[in-house]
Amino acid sequence: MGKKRNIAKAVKEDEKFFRKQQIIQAAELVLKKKGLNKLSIAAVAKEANLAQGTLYLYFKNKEEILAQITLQARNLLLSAFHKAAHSSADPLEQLRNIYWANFDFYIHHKIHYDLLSFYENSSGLQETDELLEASQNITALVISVLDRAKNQGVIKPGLNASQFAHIMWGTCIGIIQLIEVKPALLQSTLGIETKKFYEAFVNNALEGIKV
Amino acid sequence: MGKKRNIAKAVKEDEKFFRKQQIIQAAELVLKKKGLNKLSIAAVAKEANLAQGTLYLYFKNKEEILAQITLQARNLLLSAFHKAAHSSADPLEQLRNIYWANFDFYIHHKIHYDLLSFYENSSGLQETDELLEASQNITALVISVLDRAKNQGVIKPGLNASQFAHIMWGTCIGIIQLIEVKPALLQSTLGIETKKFYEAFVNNALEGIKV
Amino acid sequence: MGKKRNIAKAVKEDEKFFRKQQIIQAAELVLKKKGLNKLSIAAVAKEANLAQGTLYLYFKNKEEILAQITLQARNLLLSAFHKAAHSSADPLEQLRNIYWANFDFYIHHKIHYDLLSFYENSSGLQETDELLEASQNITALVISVLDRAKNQGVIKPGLNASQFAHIMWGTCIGIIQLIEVKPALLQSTLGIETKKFYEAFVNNALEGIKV
Amino acid sequence: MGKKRNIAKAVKEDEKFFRKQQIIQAAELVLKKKGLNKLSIAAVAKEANLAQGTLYLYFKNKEEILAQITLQARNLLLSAFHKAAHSSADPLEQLRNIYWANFDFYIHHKIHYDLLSFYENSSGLQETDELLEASQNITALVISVLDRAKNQGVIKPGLNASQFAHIMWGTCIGIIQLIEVKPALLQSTLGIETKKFYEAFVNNALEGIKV
DNA sequence: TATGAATGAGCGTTCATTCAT
DNA sequence: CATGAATGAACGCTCATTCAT
Repeated sequence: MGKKRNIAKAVKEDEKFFRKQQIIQAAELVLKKKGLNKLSIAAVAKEANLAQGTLYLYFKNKEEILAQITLQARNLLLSAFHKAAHSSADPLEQLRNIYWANFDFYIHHKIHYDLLSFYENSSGLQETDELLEASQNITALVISVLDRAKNQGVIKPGLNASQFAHIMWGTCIGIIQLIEVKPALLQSTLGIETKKFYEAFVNNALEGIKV
Repeated sequence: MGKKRNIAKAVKEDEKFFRKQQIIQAAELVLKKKGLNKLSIAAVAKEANLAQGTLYLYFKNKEEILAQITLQARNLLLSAFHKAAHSSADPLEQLRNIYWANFDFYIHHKIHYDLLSFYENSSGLQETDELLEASQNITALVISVLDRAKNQGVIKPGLNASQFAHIMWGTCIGIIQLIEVKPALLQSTLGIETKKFYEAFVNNALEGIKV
Repeated sequence: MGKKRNIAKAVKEDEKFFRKQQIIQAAELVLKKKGLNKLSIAAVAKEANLAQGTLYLYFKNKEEILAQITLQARNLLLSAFHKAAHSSADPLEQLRNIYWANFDFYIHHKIHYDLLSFYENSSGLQETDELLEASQNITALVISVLDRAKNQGVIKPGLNASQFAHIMWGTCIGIIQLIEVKPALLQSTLGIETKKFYEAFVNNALEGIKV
Repeated sequence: MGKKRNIAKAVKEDEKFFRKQQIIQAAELVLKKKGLNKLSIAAVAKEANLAQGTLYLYFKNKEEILAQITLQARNLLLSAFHKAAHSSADPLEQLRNIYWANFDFYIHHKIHYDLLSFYENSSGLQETDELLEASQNITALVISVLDRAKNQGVIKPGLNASQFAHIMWGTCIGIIQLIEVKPALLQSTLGIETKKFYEAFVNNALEGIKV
């Protein structure tokens, strides 16, 4: 294989990557404007100034586009969690910060959070290797914080870190769904701000694992 | 109005109710076979051996069918919670039993749990008065158990019962979604049974509120 | 044929007539509430507290119900025209009064006027003998007034009364349609009240036939 | 942007326009075969040998198809009126010619006249800017002829031109409806040709405004 | 006579995907 | 590589009419 060819190939790869990003950004815009339910290939194509058929050169189908955005969402969340995990010396605070990073992510990236949520409550979606890896990275990060906490003796020594990391994830998704879908309920029956509600959730969770 | 007429009327009411149940059962069957996303009026009608138009004699629209099933699901869950709340003298045990009643309900009424979940994570669905009442009954039951626990001093005195009832609900939904949608993940990364995972979730939650 | 039988038959006829009127009144109510386009057999049956099938015992189909109401509308209009034709000694005034009776009928019996109009602009509707007769009665009345006017020498002697009666009818329907469907247009481009517009129409028509 | 692209774009535009016309022609054919009431998207698509969905690439919805045909009808009528208004030096003759252009248009473009009529007797139809403009052009043309006639002193000086233009329009529509829907009536009760009937209508109208 | 449940064809509209160019 | 026109099945829903009781 000649060098030229390699270079040409690399350029092509870049172009392909660039195009994919273009499409994804268009899809995100549509997501913002219309929401997940109303997202159509036609709308994405229009937003991207591309023909509908063109999208199928870069993505196998609609689901793959959503999967790609979800992948980026997971990676963004990982970054946020990473930052949260390094914002304090106290592992318990790190955990608390991760919980709040989750909340902030929901507040500031509603579209992406929608997709994270979507991938957690819809059966039949294909989780690609990439997607799985991103998930595992998040889990691994949380586990590492939990392990540190255990080592420092600030949380229960018997706690199964891996297991609890998943519990964290599942409960966070559930609580944010509640906040998102039934905001009026919380306001009217609890007379409480969303944030206070989430705070109670976090406090309760941490209470449950503290020594 | 003569007795006869009353009886006739009552019979008609019964028949109408029976028919509605028939349709609902057909819908549940479709739900089982195809899942919520693929549930169409055409499919339900076919399953019920009825013309599509006939369904509209008994339900205003598709959403009303789902609402009806969801209503029954919520009432069934209430029964289960009620039973759980009376199965022990210890309020803490009652709470634990409620958590497990939730799990059992998911295991034995997957379709119904799907709908409960659906109504918690989809915006834009109309919660009728009946549906709201069913929801409130469940919440009220949980709150009463929490209050009893507080009075007996077995959980933290400062805990906001109403708030925690909602946290319970949101986290339960989230955890069950995780179990439902990602069973392989839990098996492979945790090497653990679903039930053990749920148990950890429950223990953690209760740990968080115990005195 | 025995007397009894005749009486029984007559009673039945009466009952049948009464029922028909019941249904027609219900239909008129529905017409008022929902308009001609949204009038459905189901709605009429409900309004009449009858089963849908029952309506078909008294009317062959939906069109026959509308035809019946139209018949009554035409007869009502005939009454109004009759009154108008007798409200003055001057045949020209009588004519003018007929024009205005038409307008008043539109104002106060919008539903009925709708149907009159409907029967004038929809092809394929069956005009029964009764309907035709009612039409002819109206025309005959107008013709008689025109003839009187001709005899008194207040309108052009060469005018074909029968012909002009139909011209009156057609133009009245057309003008009222314009008023009904494009009220904003008249207001905005003419800056004029509906009534003034109709007045101009009448004046112009009468100018055209006066000696 | 290069010339080529412009040309390509123009070609595309042309093709799109051509396709739209194709669909419109199919719709007109259906109109001819089945009438306005029975015109369905399915029928138009079939007539055009296209899938139903394809129509929606060219028109937002069914109403837009009808609006488009109506627009063309109005513009055709405008042309006819224009020609009529220039076919004589005498403004009164011009007016008469316009009346007859209206009749000829009905005779030779029954389908289009149907739609013109439809838009005048159906509430709830959206009059787009284009449609309104076409309407206004017609009205303006008529007004200009009326003004000329007034200036030349051949019609009553007090006549409100704008108002009478609308009266002309409303009465023409009404008379043509009568001719269209009740041809037998006119034949049998008047024993007269349609054309003679219309002539009487025109004469009467003109008599009403002449000095 | 009266019922009213049931029909079934019909409606306008949407949309992911394909394919000839 | 890119197009975008075309598809066609699917969707939720309406309604005049029928018919067994």
